[in-house]
Amino acid sequence: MSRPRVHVKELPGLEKADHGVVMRFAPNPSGPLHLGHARAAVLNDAYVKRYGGKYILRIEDTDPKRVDPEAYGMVIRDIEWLGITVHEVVYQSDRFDRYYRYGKELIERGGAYVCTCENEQFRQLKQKKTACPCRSLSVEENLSLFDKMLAGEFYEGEASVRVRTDLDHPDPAMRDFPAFRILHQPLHPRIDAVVYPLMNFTVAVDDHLLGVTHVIRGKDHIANTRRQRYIFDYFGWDVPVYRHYGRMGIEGVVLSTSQMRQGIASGEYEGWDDIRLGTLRALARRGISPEAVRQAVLDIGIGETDISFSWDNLYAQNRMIVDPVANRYFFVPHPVGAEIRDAPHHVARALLHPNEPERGTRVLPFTGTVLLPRQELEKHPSLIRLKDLFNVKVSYDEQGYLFTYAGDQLSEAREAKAPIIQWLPADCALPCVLRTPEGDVEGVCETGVMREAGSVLQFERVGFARIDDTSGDRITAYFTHR
RNA sequence: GCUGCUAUAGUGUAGUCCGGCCAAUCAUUUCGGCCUUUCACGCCGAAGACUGGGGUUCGAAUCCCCAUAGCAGCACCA
Repeated sequence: MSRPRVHVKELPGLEKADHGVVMRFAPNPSGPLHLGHARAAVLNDAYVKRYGGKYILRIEDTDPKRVDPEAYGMVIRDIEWLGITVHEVVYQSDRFDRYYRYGKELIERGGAYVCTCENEQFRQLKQKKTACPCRSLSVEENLSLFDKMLAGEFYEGEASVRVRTDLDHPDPAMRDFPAFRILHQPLHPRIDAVVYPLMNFTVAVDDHLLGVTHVIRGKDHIANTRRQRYIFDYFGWDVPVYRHYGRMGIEGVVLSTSQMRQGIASGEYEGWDDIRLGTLRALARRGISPEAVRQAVLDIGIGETDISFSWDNLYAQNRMIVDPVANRYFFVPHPVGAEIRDAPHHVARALLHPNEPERGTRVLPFTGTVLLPRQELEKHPSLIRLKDLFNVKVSYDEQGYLFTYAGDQLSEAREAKAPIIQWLPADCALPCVLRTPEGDVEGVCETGVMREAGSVLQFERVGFARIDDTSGDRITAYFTHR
Protein backbone atom coordinates (compact mmCIF):
# COMPACT_ATOMS: atom_id res chain seq x y z
CA MET A 1 0.00 0.00 0.00
CA SER A 2 1.52 3.26 -0.97
CA ARG A 3 0.62 6.45 0.71
CA PRO A 4 2.06 9.92 0.37
CA ARG A 5 4.55 10.46 3.09
CA VAL A 6 5.02 14.14 3.47
CA HIS A 7 8.27 15.40 4.83
CA VAL A 8 7.37 18.48 6.70
CA LYS A 9 10.41 20.62 6.64
CA GLU A 10 10.35 23.36 9.17
CA LEU A 11 11.01 26.81 7.83
CA PRO A 12 13.28 28.96 9.99
CA GLY A 13 11.38 30.92 12.57
CA LEU A 14 10.62 34.60 12.23
CA GLU A 15 11.48 37.09 14.91
CA LYS A 16 8.65 39.12 16.46
CA ALA A 17 6.09 36.69 15.16
CA ASP A 18 4.80 35.20 18.37
CA HIS A 19 1.58 37.22 18.36
CA GLY A 20 0.71 36.54 14.76
CA VAL A 21 1.83 38.08 11.54
CA VAL A 22 0.43 40.17 8.71
CA MET A 23 2.08 39.38 5.43
CA ARG A 24 1.48 40.14 1.82
CA PHE A 25 2.12 38.88 -1.64
CA ALA A 26 2.37 41.78 -4.03
CA PRO A 27 2.45 40.83 -7.69
CA ASN A 28 2.30 43.16 -10.63
CA PRO A 29 -0.67 42.26 -12.86
CA SER A 30 1.26 41.88 -16.09
CA GLY A 31 0.60 38.21 -16.72
CA PRO A 32 -0.09 34.92 -15.03
CA LEU A 33 1.93 33.73 -12.05
CA HIS A 34 4.98 31.55 -12.56
CA LEU A 35 7.27 29.45 -10.41
CA GLY A 36 9.13 32.51 -9.21
CA HIS A 37 5.91 34.08 -7.94
CA ALA A 38 4.91 30.80 -6.37
CA ARG A 39 7.91 30.94 -4.10
CA ALA A 40 6.97 34.31 -2.66
CA ALA A 41 3.26 33.50 -2.55
CA VAL A 42 3.69 30.15 -0.80
CA LEU A 43 6.39 31.19 1.65
CA ASN A 44 4.28 34.06 2.94
CA ASP A 45 1.26 31.79 3.16
CA ALA A 46 3.22 29.18 5.09
CA TYR A 47 4.26 31.71 7.71
CA VAL A 48 0.77 33.14 8.06
CA LYS A 49 -0.54 29.63 8.60
CA ARG A 50 2.22 28.84 11.06
CA TYR A 51 1.94 31.92 13.23
CA GLY A 52 -1.64 32.88 12.54
CA GLY A 53 -2.61 36.25 11.15
CA LYS A 54 -3.51 37.77 7.86
CA TYR A 55 -2.51 37.23 4.25
CA ILE A 56 -2.96 40.20 1.99
CA LEU A 57 -2.90 39.93 -1.77
CA ARG A 58 -1.84 43.33 -2.95
CA ILE A 59 -2.12 43.98 -6.65
CA GLU A 60 0.62 46.44 -7.53
CA ASP A 61 -0.77 48.11 -10.60
CA THR A 62 0.81 51.54 -10.39
CA ASP A 63 2.60 51.31 -13.70
CA PRO A 64 0.09 51.39 -16.56
CA LYS A 65 2.83 50.24 -18.90
CA ARG A 66 2.97 46.97 -17.08
CA VAL A 67 -0.67 46.25 -16.53
CA ASP A 68 -2.54 43.68 -18.56
CA PRO A 69 -6.25 44.01 -17.75
CA GLU A 70 -6.64 40.27 -18.13
CA ALA A 71 -3.90 39.58 -15.63
CA TYR A 72 -6.03 40.71 -12.69
CA GLY A 73 -8.15 37.64 -13.07
CA MET A 74 -5.22 35.38 -13.86
CA VAL A 75 -3.40 36.33 -10.68
CA ILE A 76 -6.44 35.63 -8.54
CA ARG A 77 -7.04 32.31 -10.24
CA ASP A 78 -3.42 31.23 -9.93
CA ILE A 79 -3.34 32.12 -6.25
CA GLU A 80 -6.46 30.05 -5.73
CA TRP A 81 -4.91 27.16 -7.60
CA LEU A 82 -1.96 27.26 -5.23
CA GLY A 83 -4.37 26.83 -2.37
CA ILE A 84 -3.38 30.00 -0.63
CA THR A 85 -5.66 31.50 1.95
CA VAL A 86 -6.12 35.15 1.11
CA HIS A 87 -7.78 37.28 3.76
CA GLU A 88 -7.79 40.56 1.93
CA VAL A 89 -7.26 41.76 -1.61
CA VAL A 90 -5.99 45.29 -2.15
CA TYR A 91 -5.65 47.08 -5.47
CA GLN A 92 -3.17 49.90 -5.41
CA SER A 93 -5.04 51.61 -8.20
CA ASP A 94 -7.88 52.14 -5.72
CA ARG A 95 -5.59 54.01 -3.40
CA PHE A 96 -4.12 56.85 -5.42
CA ASP A 97 -5.85 59.47 -3.23
CA ARG A 98 -4.11 58.06 -0.22
CA TYR A 99 -0.76 58.12 -1.96
CA TYR A 100 -1.26 61.76 -2.94
CA ARG A 101 -2.18 62.62 0.61
CA TYR A 102 0.87 60.94 2.05
CA GLY A 103 3.00 62.40 -0.70
CA LYS A 104 1.89 65.83 0.34
CA GLU A 105 2.60 65.03 3.95
CA LEU A 106 6.04 63.77 3.10
CA ILE A 107 6.77 67.07 1.38
CA GLU A 108 5.48 68.95 4.42
CA ARG A 109 7.77 66.96 6.62
CA GLY A 110 10.65 67.96 4.40
CA GLY A 111 11.15 64.39 3.23
CA ALA A 112 10.50 65.01 -0.41
CA TYR A 113 10.68 67.67 -3.07
CA VAL A 114 9.43 68.26 -6.55
CA CYS A 115 12.21 67.98 -9.07
CA THR A 116 11.88 69.52 -12.50
CA CYS A 117 15.35 68.65 -13.69
CA GLU A 118 15.87 66.75 -16.85
CA ASN A 119 16.34 63.12 -16.21
CA GLU A 120 19.84 62.79 -17.59
CA GLN A 121 20.99 65.91 -15.81
CA PHE A 122 19.79 64.61 -12.49
CA ARG A 123 21.47 61.31 -13.06
CA GLN A 124 24.80 62.99 -13.58
CA LEU A 125 24.43 65.19 -10.52
CA LYS A 126 23.55 62.12 -8.52
CA GLN A 127 26.72 60.36 -9.60
CA LYS A 128 28.68 63.37 -8.41
CA LYS A 129 26.83 63.49 -5.09
CA THR A 130 25.61 66.95 -5.96
CA ALA A 131 22.22 68.42 -5.15
CA CYS A 132 20.02 69.53 -7.99
CA PRO A 133 18.60 73.10 -7.84
CA CYS A 134 15.13 71.82 -6.91
CA ARG A 135 16.38 70.29 -3.73
CA SER A 136 16.65 73.65 -1.99
CA LEU A 137 13.11 74.80 -2.71
CA SER A 138 10.94 75.62 0.29
CA VAL A 139 8.18 73.36 1.51
CA GLU A 140 5.59 75.86 0.28
CA GLU A 141 7.10 75.99 -3.18
CA ASN A 142 7.21 72.22 -3.32
CA LEU A 143 3.59 71.91 -2.22
CA SER A 144 2.47 74.28 -4.89
CA LEU A 145 4.49 72.43 -7.52
CA PHE A 146 2.96 69.16 -6.36
CA ASP A 147 -0.51 70.70 -6.73
CA LYS A 148 0.41 71.76 -10.22
CA MET A 149 1.47 68.20 -11.00
CA LEU A 150 -1.86 66.91 -9.77
CA ALA A 151 -3.67 69.57 -11.76
CA GLY A 152 -2.06 68.26 -14.89
CA GLU A 153 0.11 71.27 -15.57
CA PHE A 154 3.20 69.25 -16.35
CA TYR A 155 3.90 67.00 -19.24
CA GLU A 156 5.45 63.63 -19.02
CA GLY A 157 8.98 63.79 -17.66
CA GLU A 158 8.80 67.41 -16.68
CA ALA A 159 8.39 66.89 -12.98
CA SER A 160 8.74 64.21 -10.37
CA VAL A 161 8.69 63.95 -6.62
CA ARG A 162 11.89 62.72 -5.03
CA VAL A 163 12.52 61.46 -1.57
CA ARG A 164 15.26 63.39 0.14
CA THR A 165 17.77 60.81 1.28
CA ASP A 166 21.49 61.26 1.53
CA LEU A 167 23.45 62.53 -1.44
CA ASP A 168 26.64 61.26 0.12
CA HIS A 169 25.31 57.78 0.41
CA PRO A 170 28.01 55.41 -0.86
CA ASP A 171 25.39 53.54 -2.85
CA PRO A 172 24.23 55.77 -5.69
CA ALA A 173 21.02 53.77 -5.79
CA MET A 174 20.01 55.34 -2.49
CA ARG A 175 20.39 58.96 -3.48
CA ASP A 176 17.11 60.88 -3.76
CA PHE A 177 15.04 58.23 -5.43
CA PRO A 178 11.72 59.14 -7.07
CA ALA A 179 8.30 58.73 -5.47
CA PHE A 180 5.93 60.11 -8.09
CA ARG A 181 6.11 60.63 -11.82
CA ILE A 182 3.95 62.03 -14.55
CA LEU A 183 2.57 59.81 -17.27
CA HIS A 184 0.06 60.54 -19.99
CA GLN A 185 0.45 57.32 -21.92
CA PRO A 186 -0.76 54.64 -21.79
CA LEU A 187 -4.06 55.08 -20.00
CA HIS A 188 -4.57 53.01 -16.88
CA PRO A 189 -7.37 50.46 -17.28
CA ARG A 190 -8.81 51.14 -13.84
CA ILE A 191 -8.23 54.80 -13.07
CA ASP A 192 -7.81 58.21 -14.57
CA ALA A 193 -4.50 59.67 -13.45
CA VAL A 194 -1.50 61.59 -14.69
CA VAL A 195 0.54 61.55 -11.48
CA TYR A 196 1.62 58.01 -10.76
CA PRO A 197 3.14 56.97 -7.46
CA LEU A 198 6.22 54.74 -7.73
CA MET A 199 6.73 51.40 -6.17
CA ASN A 200 8.96 52.34 -3.27
CA PHE A 201 6.54 54.96 -2.11
CA THR A 202 3.37 52.90 -2.38
CA VAL A 203 4.99 49.87 -0.82
CA ALA A 204 6.16 51.82 2.20
CA VAL A 205 2.82 53.56 2.67
CA ASP A 206 0.81 50.40 2.17
CA ASP A 207 2.98 48.16 4.29
CA HIS A 208 2.40 50.60 7.11
CA LEU A 209 -1.28 51.29 6.48
CA LEU A 210 -2.13 47.63 6.07
CA GLY A 211 -0.22 46.70 9.19
CA VAL A 212 2.24 44.40 7.46
CA THR A 213 4.56 42.94 10.09
CA HIS A 214 6.82 40.72 7.99
CA VAL A 215 7.99 40.94 4.42
CA ILE A 216 9.50 38.02 2.58
CA ARG A 217 10.71 38.71 -0.92
CA GLY A 218 13.61 38.24 -3.27
CA LYS A 219 16.95 39.85 -2.70
CA ASP A 220 16.46 41.98 -5.76
CA HIS A 221 14.49 44.11 -3.31
CA ILE A 222 17.29 44.66 -0.82
CA ALA A 223 17.99 48.11 -2.18
CA ASN A 224 14.28 48.89 -2.15
CA THR A 225 14.05 47.90 1.48
CA ARG A 226 16.72 50.43 2.29
CA ARG A 227 14.98 53.07 0.22
CA GLN A 228 11.64 52.41 1.86
CA ARG A 229 13.33 52.77 5.19
CA TYR A 230 13.76 56.50 4.53
CA ILE A 231 10.02 56.88 4.09
CA PHE A 232 9.25 54.93 7.24
CA ASP A 233 11.66 57.11 9.13
CA TYR A 234 10.22 60.39 7.87
CA PHE A 235 6.77 59.34 9.04
CA GLY A 236 8.07 57.81 12.24
CA TRP A 237 6.61 54.41 11.46
CA ASP A 238 7.92 51.08 12.67
CA VAL A 239 9.44 49.00 9.91
CA PRO A 240 8.36 45.43 9.30
CA VAL A 241 10.75 42.51 9.63
CA TYR A 242 12.35 41.78 6.28
CA ARG A 243 13.71 38.57 4.78
CA HIS A 244 15.26 38.46 1.35
CA TYR A 245 15.73 35.11 -0.26
CA GLY A 246 18.25 34.45 -3.01
CA ARG A 247 17.82 34.34 -6.73
CA MET A 248 16.23 31.23 -8.17
CA GLY A 249 17.35 30.07 -11.58
CA ILE A 250 15.01 27.78 -13.42
CA GLU A 251 16.37 25.65 -16.18
CA GLY A 252 14.89 25.12 -19.58
CA VAL A 253 11.79 27.21 -19.26
CA VAL A 254 10.74 30.71 -20.22
CA LEU A 255 9.85 32.87 -17.24
CA SER A 256 9.98 36.43 -18.47
CA THR A 257 6.47 37.75 -18.92
CA SER A 258 7.43 39.95 -21.84
CA GLN A 259 9.16 37.09 -23.62
CA MET A 260 6.18 34.85 -23.06
CA ARG A 261 3.80 37.49 -24.31
CA GLN A 262 5.87 38.01 -27.41
CA GLY A 263 6.09 34.28 -28.06
CA ILE A 264 2.35 33.90 -27.75
CA ALA A 265 1.75 36.83 -30.09
CA SER A 266 4.08 35.40 -32.70
CA GLY A 267 2.43 32.00 -32.46
CA GLU A 268 5.53 30.30 -31.10
CA TYR A 269 3.65 29.38 -27.95
CA GLU A 270 0.07 28.17 -27.80
CA GLY A 271 -0.83 30.39 -24.89
CA TRP A 272 0.04 31.14 -21.28
CA ASP A 273 -0.27 27.44 -20.51
CA ASP A 274 2.10 26.25 -23.20
CA ILE A 275 4.08 23.52 -21.51
CA ARG A 276 7.38 25.09 -22.45
CA LEU A 277 6.59 28.03 -20.20
CA GLY A 278 7.16 28.20 -16.48
CA THR A 279 3.70 29.49 -15.61
CA LEU A 280 1.65 27.77 -12.97
CA ARG A 281 -1.07 27.09 -15.50
CA ALA A 282 1.47 25.34 -17.71
CA LEU A 283 2.43 23.14 -14.78
CA ALA A 284 -1.23 22.49 -14.05
CA ARG A 285 -1.82 21.48 -17.63
CA ARG A 286 1.01 18.99 -17.39
CA GLY A 287 -0.45 17.44 -14.29
CA ILE A 288 1.74 18.96 -11.62
CA SER A 289 -0.35 19.39 -8.51
CA PRO A 290 -0.36 22.61 -6.52
CA GLU A 291 0.65 20.66 -3.42
CA ALA A 292 3.81 19.53 -5.19
CA VAL A 293 4.68 23.09 -6.10
CA ARG A 294 4.03 24.13 -2.55
CA GLN A 295 6.20 21.36 -1.13
CA ALA A 296 9.02 22.02 -3.57
CA VAL A 297 9.02 25.69 -2.76
CA LEU A 298 8.88 25.12 0.99
CA ASP A 299 11.75 22.69 0.66
CA ILE A 300 13.82 25.42 -0.94
CA GLY A 301 12.99 27.78 1.87
CA ILE A 302 14.13 31.35 2.34
CA GLY A 303 17.89 30.99 2.10
CA GLU A 304 19.84 33.94 0.80
CA THR A 305 21.95 31.77 -1.44
CA ASP A 306 21.27 31.81 -5.14
CA ILE A 307 19.89 28.47 -6.16
CA SER A 308 18.88 26.62 -9.25
CA PHE A 309 15.43 25.16 -9.19
CA SER A 310 15.43 21.42 -9.66
CA TRP A 311 12.72 19.87 -11.77
CA ASP A 312 13.75 16.50 -10.37
CA ASN A 313 12.82 17.58 -6.90
CA LEU A 314 9.49 18.96 -8.04
CA TYR A 315 8.74 15.77 -9.93
CA ALA A 316 9.61 13.67 -6.91
CA GLN A 317 7.16 15.69 -4.82
CA ASN A 318 4.51 15.35 -7.47
CA ARG A 319 5.07 11.63 -7.91
CA MET A 320 4.53 11.17 -4.22
CA ILE A 321 1.16 12.86 -4.49
CA VAL A 322 0.06 11.44 -7.80
CA ASP A 323 1.26 7.84 -7.68
CA PRO A 324 -1.27 6.64 -5.10
CA VAL A 325 -4.22 8.13 -6.98
CA ALA A 326 -3.35 7.75 -10.65
CA ASN A 327 -5.06 4.91 -12.47
CA ARG A 328 -2.89 2.76 -14.72
CA TYR A 329 -3.45 2.35 -18.43
CA PHE A 330 -1.56 1.16 -21.47
CA PHE A 331 -0.22 3.60 -23.99
CA VAL A 332 1.63 2.15 -26.96
CA PRO A 333 3.94 4.66 -28.59
CA HIS A 334 4.67 4.16 -32.28
CA PRO A 335 2.46 1.07 -32.48
CA VAL A 336 3.35 -1.88 -34.67
CA GLY A 337 0.65 -4.42 -35.55
CA ALA A 338 1.42 -8.00 -34.58
CA GLU A 339 -0.66 -11.00 -35.38
CA ILE A 340 -0.04 -13.65 -32.78
CA ARG A 341 -0.17 -17.15 -34.25
CA ASP A 342 -1.75 -20.09 -32.48
CA ALA A 343 -3.06 -17.93 -29.65
CA PRO A 344 -6.33 -18.64 -27.88
CA HIS A 345 -8.80 -15.79 -27.59
CA HIS A 346 -8.69 -14.33 -24.16
CA VAL A 347 -9.91 -11.37 -22.19
CA ALA A 348 -7.18 -9.73 -20.16
CA ARG A 349 -7.99 -7.94 -16.94
CA ALA A 350 -5.44 -5.45 -15.70
CA LEU A 351 -5.60 -3.66 -12.39
CA LEU A 352 -6.42 0.03 -12.40
CA HIS A 353 -3.94 0.36 -9.56
CA PRO A 354 -1.48 -2.35 -8.56
CA ASN A 355 -1.53 -1.43 -4.89
CA GLU A 356 -5.29 -1.13 -4.74
CA PRO A 357 -7.01 -4.11 -6.38
CA GLU A 358 -10.40 -3.05 -5.01
CA ARG A 359 -10.44 -0.22 -7.53
CA GLY A 360 -11.18 -2.74 -10.23
CA THR A 361 -9.76 -3.67 -13.59
CA ARG A 362 -9.55 -2.61 -17.18
CA VAL A 363 -10.80 -5.15 -19.69
CA LEU A 364 -8.70 -5.86 -22.78
CA PRO A 365 -10.09 -8.48 -25.16
CA PHE A 366 -7.52 -10.31 -27.21
CA THR A 367 -8.78 -11.55 -30.57
CA GLY A 368 -5.63 -12.24 -32.54
CA THR A 369 -3.83 -9.02 -33.38
CA VAL A 370 -2.21 -6.59 -31.00
CA LEU A 371 -0.32 -3.34 -31.19
CA LEU A 372 3.15 -3.25 -29.71
CA PRO A 373 5.65 -0.47 -29.07
CA ARG A 374 8.05 -0.31 -31.97
CA GLN A 375 10.95 0.53 -29.71
CA GLU A 376 10.47 -2.72 -27.82
CA LEU A 377 10.78 -4.81 -30.97
CA GLU A 378 13.83 -2.93 -32.11
CA LYS A 379 15.67 -4.47 -29.20
CA HIS A 380 15.12 -7.83 -30.96
CA PRO A 381 13.83 -9.84 -28.04
CA SER A 382 13.26 -13.54 -28.59
CA LEU A 383 10.56 -13.77 -25.99
CA ILE A 384 8.26 -11.09 -24.65
CA ARG A 385 5.38 -11.15 -22.23
CA LEU A 386 2.34 -9.07 -22.95
CA LYS A 387 1.46 -7.74 -19.54
CA ASP A 388 -1.60 -9.42 -18.02
CA LEU A 389 -1.95 -11.60 -21.10
CA PHE A 390 0.55 -14.27 -22.14
CA ASN A 391 4.01 -14.93 -23.53
CA VAL A 392 4.94 -14.44 -27.16
CA LYS A 393 7.86 -15.88 -29.02
CA VAL A 394 9.39 -13.45 -31.49
CA SER A 395 11.28 -14.67 -34.52
CA TYR A 396 12.40 -13.07 -37.71
CA ASP A 397 12.42 -13.99 -41.35
CA GLU A 398 12.83 -12.05 -44.55
CA GLN A 399 9.20 -10.86 -44.25
CA GLY A 400 9.81 -9.35 -40.84
CA TYR A 401 8.67 -10.31 -37.41
CA LEU A 402 6.88 -13.53 -36.59
CA PHE A 403 4.89 -13.72 -33.39
CA THR A 404 3.88 -17.02 -31.87
CA TYR A 405 1.90 -17.78 -28.75
CA ALA A 406 4.27 -19.17 -26.14
CA GLY A 407 2.12 -20.10 -23.18
CA ASP A 408 0.50 -18.37 -20.24
CA GLN A 409 3.07 -19.01 -17.58
CA LEU A 410 4.46 -15.86 -16.05
CA SER A 411 7.18 -17.87 -14.40
CA GLU A 412 8.52 -18.93 -17.79
CA ALA A 413 8.76 -15.35 -18.93
CA ARG A 414 10.52 -14.52 -15.68
CA GLU A 415 12.98 -17.30 -16.09
CA ALA A 416 13.78 -16.25 -19.64
CA LYS A 417 14.12 -12.67 -18.42
CA ALA A 418 11.62 -11.68 -21.08
CA PRO A 419 10.54 -8.05 -20.98
CA ILE A 420 6.99 -7.54 -19.79
CA ILE A 421 5.54 -4.95 -22.08
CA GLN A 422 2.34 -3.01 -22.62
CA TRP A 423 0.11 -3.80 -25.59
CA LEU A 424 -3.32 -3.05 -26.98
CA PRO A 425 -5.90 -5.04 -28.92
CA ALA A 426 -5.72 -3.82 -32.50
CA ASP A 427 -9.46 -3.27 -32.72
CA CYS A 428 -9.96 -1.32 -29.54
CA ALA A 429 -7.15 1.18 -29.35
CA LEU A 430 -7.72 4.91 -29.47
CA PRO A 431 -5.34 7.27 -31.24
CA CYS A 432 -3.54 9.30 -28.62
CA VAL A 433 -0.84 11.92 -28.78
CA LEU A 434 1.43 12.30 -25.80
CA ARG A 435 2.77 15.82 -25.75
CA THR A 436 6.12 16.46 -24.09
CA PRO A 437 8.29 19.56 -23.96
CA GLU A 438 10.61 17.77 -26.38
CA GLY A 439 7.89 17.03 -28.88
CA ASP A 440 4.82 14.95 -29.54
CA VAL A 441 4.75 11.17 -29.34
CA GLU A 442 2.11 9.49 -31.49
CA GLY A 443 0.53 6.34 -30.21
CA VAL A 444 -2.59 4.56 -29.08
CA CYS A 445 -4.15 4.08 -25.69
CA GLU A 446 -6.91 2.16 -23.98
CA THR A 447 -10.51 3.18 -24.50
CA GLY A 448 -10.86 3.54 -20.75
CA VAL A 449 -8.74 6.68 -20.93
CA MET A 450 -11.85 8.45 -22.20
CA ARG A 451 -13.09 8.43 -18.61
CA GLU A 452 -10.00 10.20 -17.32
CA ALA A 453 -10.41 13.58 -18.97
CA GLY A 454 -8.73 16.22 -16.86
CA SER A 455 -7.06 13.79 -14.49
CA VAL A 456 -3.58 12.45 -14.12
CA LEU A 457 -3.00 8.80 -14.84
CA GLN A 458 0.01 6.60 -15.37
CA PHE A 459 0.77 5.06 -18.71
CA GLU A 460 2.54 1.90 -17.60
CA ARG A 461 6.23 1.85 -18.42
CA VAL A 462 5.95 5.33 -19.91
CA GLY A 463 5.18 7.67 -17.08
CA PHE A 464 2.51 9.92 -15.67
CA ALA A 465 0.37 12.02 -17.94
CA ARG A 466 -2.58 14.34 -17.69
CA ILE A 467 -5.44 13.75 -20.07
CA ASP A 468 -6.11 17.13 -21.55
CA ASP A 469 -8.73 16.50 -24.19
CA THR A 470 -10.85 13.52 -25.16
CA SER A 471 -13.29 15.30 -27.42
CA GLY A 472 -11.44 15.20 -30.71
CA ASP A 473 -10.75 12.25 -32.97
CA ARG A 474 -7.73 11.48 -30.89
CA ILE A 475 -6.93 11.86 -27.25
CA THR A 476 -4.46 14.51 -26.18
CA ALA A 477 -2.32 13.75 -23.16
CA TYR A 478 0.45 15.80 -21.59
CA PHE A 479 3.48 14.04 -20.21
CA THR A 480 3.98 14.89 -16.56
CA HIS A 481 7.14 12.99 -15.63
CA ARG A 482 8.26 9.41 -15.26
C1' G B 1 33.15 51.07 -11.81
C1' C B 2 30.43 51.94 -7.08
C1' U B 3 27.35 49.57 -3.08
C1' G B 4 25.78 45.26 -0.82
C1' C B 5 24.67 39.96 -0.13
C1' U B 6 26.05 34.85 -0.45
C1' A B 7 29.46 30.45 -0.63
C1' U B 8 27.91 22.51 2.67
C1' A B 9 27.44 16.24 -2.29
C1' G B 10 24.64 16.61 -9.43
C1' U B 11 20.22 19.44 -7.08
C1' G B 12 17.74 21.43 -2.72
C1' U B 13 18.48 21.59 2.52
C1' A B 14 20.13 21.01 8.19
C1' G B 15 24.23 22.47 11.15
C1' U B 16 27.11 28.43 11.31
C1' C B 17 24.40 33.23 15.89
C1' C B 18 26.30 30.34 21.48
C1' G B 19 33.72 26.48 18.32
C1' G B 20 34.16 20.22 20.69
C1' C B 21 28.20 15.62 20.79
C1' C B 22 29.85 16.87 12.64
C1' A B 23 34.83 10.92 10.35
C1' A B 24 28.51 16.66 8.77
C1' U B 25 21.36 15.95 8.53
C1' C B 26 17.27 14.95 5.48
C1' A B 27 15.19 14.72 0.62
C1' U B 28 16.17 14.15 -4.33
C1' U B 29 19.65 11.93 -7.82
C1' U B 30 22.76 7.80 -9.50
C1' C B 31 24.18 2.66 -8.84
C1' G B 32 23.35 -2.25 -6.65
C1' G B 33 19.77 -5.80 -4.31
C1' C B 34 14.66 -7.28 -2.72
C1' C B 35 9.42 -6.99 -3.82
C1' U B 36 6.30 -6.77 -8.15
C1' U B 37 2.58 -9.40 -14.44
C1' U B 38 5.04 -1.32 -15.28
C1' C B 39 11.53 0.78 -16.08
C1' A B 40 5.73 3.00 -10.94
C1' C B 41 5.19 2.57 -5.64
C1' G B 42 7.49 0.21 -1.36
C1' C B 43 11.85 -1.91 1.27
C1' C B 44 17.36 -2.70 2.03
C1' G B 45 22.29 -1.05 0.82
C1' A B 46 26.00 2.06 -1.50
C1' A B 47 28.01 6.50 -3.82
C1' G B 48 28.53 11.77 -3.28
C1' A B 49 29.96 18.03 0.05
C1' C B 50 32.10 21.97 4.34
C1' U B 51 35.21 27.41 -2.49
C1' G B 52 40.81 28.30 -1.68
C1' G B 53 44.72 30.20 1.49
C1' G B 54 46.30 32.11 6.01
C1' G B 55 45.28 33.06 11.29
C1' U B 56 43.03 32.46 16.56
C1' U B 57 42.42 27.91 19.56
C1' C B 58 43.99 22.04 23.05
C1' G B 59 40.05 21.86 19.22
C1' A B 60 36.98 25.43 13.42
C1' A B 61 31.91 23.72 8.52
C1' U B 62 31.22 27.06 12.72
C1' C B 63 35.34 32.93 14.89
C1' C B 64 38.98 36.63 12.18
C1' C B 65 41.70 38.21 7.64
C1' C B 66 42.75 37.79 2.47
C1' A B 67 41.63 35.70 -2.20
C1' U B 68 38.23 33.64 -5.65
C1' A B 69 33.41 32.84 -7.58
C1' G B 70 28.23 33.81 -8.05
C1' C B 71 24.24 37.13 -7.48
C1' A B 72 21.61 41.74 -6.66
C1' G B 73 21.05 47.10 -6.97
C1' C B 74 22.92 51.72 -9.12
C1' A B 75 15.19 53.40 -13.81
C1' C B 76 10.41 59.11 -13.66
C1' C B 77 9.64 49.30 -13.49
C1' A B 78 7.80 46.02 -9.85
